[in-house]
Amino acid sequence: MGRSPCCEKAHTNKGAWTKEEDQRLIAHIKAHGEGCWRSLPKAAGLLRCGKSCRLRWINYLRPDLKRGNFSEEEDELIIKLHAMLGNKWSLIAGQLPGRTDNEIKNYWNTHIKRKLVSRGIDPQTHRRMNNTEHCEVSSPQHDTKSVVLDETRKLQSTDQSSETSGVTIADNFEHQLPDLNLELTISLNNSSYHYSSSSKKSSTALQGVLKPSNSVVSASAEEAVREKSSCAQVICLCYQLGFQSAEGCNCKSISANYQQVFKYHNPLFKEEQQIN
DNA sequence: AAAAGCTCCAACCGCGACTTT
DNA sequence: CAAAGTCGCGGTTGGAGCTTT
Repeated sequence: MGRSPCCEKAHTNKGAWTKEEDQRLIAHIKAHGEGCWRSLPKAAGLLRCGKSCRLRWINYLRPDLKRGNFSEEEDELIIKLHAMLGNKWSLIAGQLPGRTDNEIKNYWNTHIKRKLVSRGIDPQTHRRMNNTEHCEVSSPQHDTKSVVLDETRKLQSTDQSSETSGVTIADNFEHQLPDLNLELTISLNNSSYHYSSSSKKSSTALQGVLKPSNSVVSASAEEAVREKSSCAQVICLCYQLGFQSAEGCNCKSISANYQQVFKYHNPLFKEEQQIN
């Protein structure tokens, strides 16, 4: 199908952002919010492409960003999440409030890789490097996929009966990483979905795990549930975690009646929160 | 002092996924 | 249903700043 360029490249600035550009971008987003990135540069009077503006805002200008060094706890959490998810930086970032995927990716490549190597652990496989036969944590990509596949199948089979109470994907993860809370509970009966994994772009992000690009999973859990719940219920499995804004979740636009059913619980936050 | 090498991170690029027409 | 438009992700790069020789 061919794609047009995201912007008029001939008349856009590239490279480092100036203070003035930053100010313009901040002022515009404060006034109008994070609307359409494509039209934003023109509206804000910036000679940048929308993509560049988005990146600058998300990775550098957003007010909720946590600057500074990573703590030991953050290090360990990143390592655990990477063992489970592989290079799914946006998902990992969802578990670390105030950190961006780009920042974590850079930190992984510059610090954590080295740290793991010094511990004798292969950063890609999370296995001990000098004993490849002994598998402590098997291949992240493979495991994530197979766990999710299992859960999808479980969901598809168990939700045949409408009184199915729930499926907790986190259960399987807990066998590998018992101290990491990635609880993901789907409860059909009371229309209550409860996710603990967190990501700003949660809908897409979740699908990224549930439906990897080369995966054998033919239908995501979301689709499976949706199919089985055709009884006039609008069910959205997208989840909203880590951020209060609604942009990542279509469920809010579906029906106010269902807004109350989406709850999230971020392991880095103390209490369970309700999406409104 | 300066050249060479290294580290780190902001920014870019290409592509897939999703949405709109 | 297909094409076009948009967004977001992950890999990669460029260059500023730091260290070593």
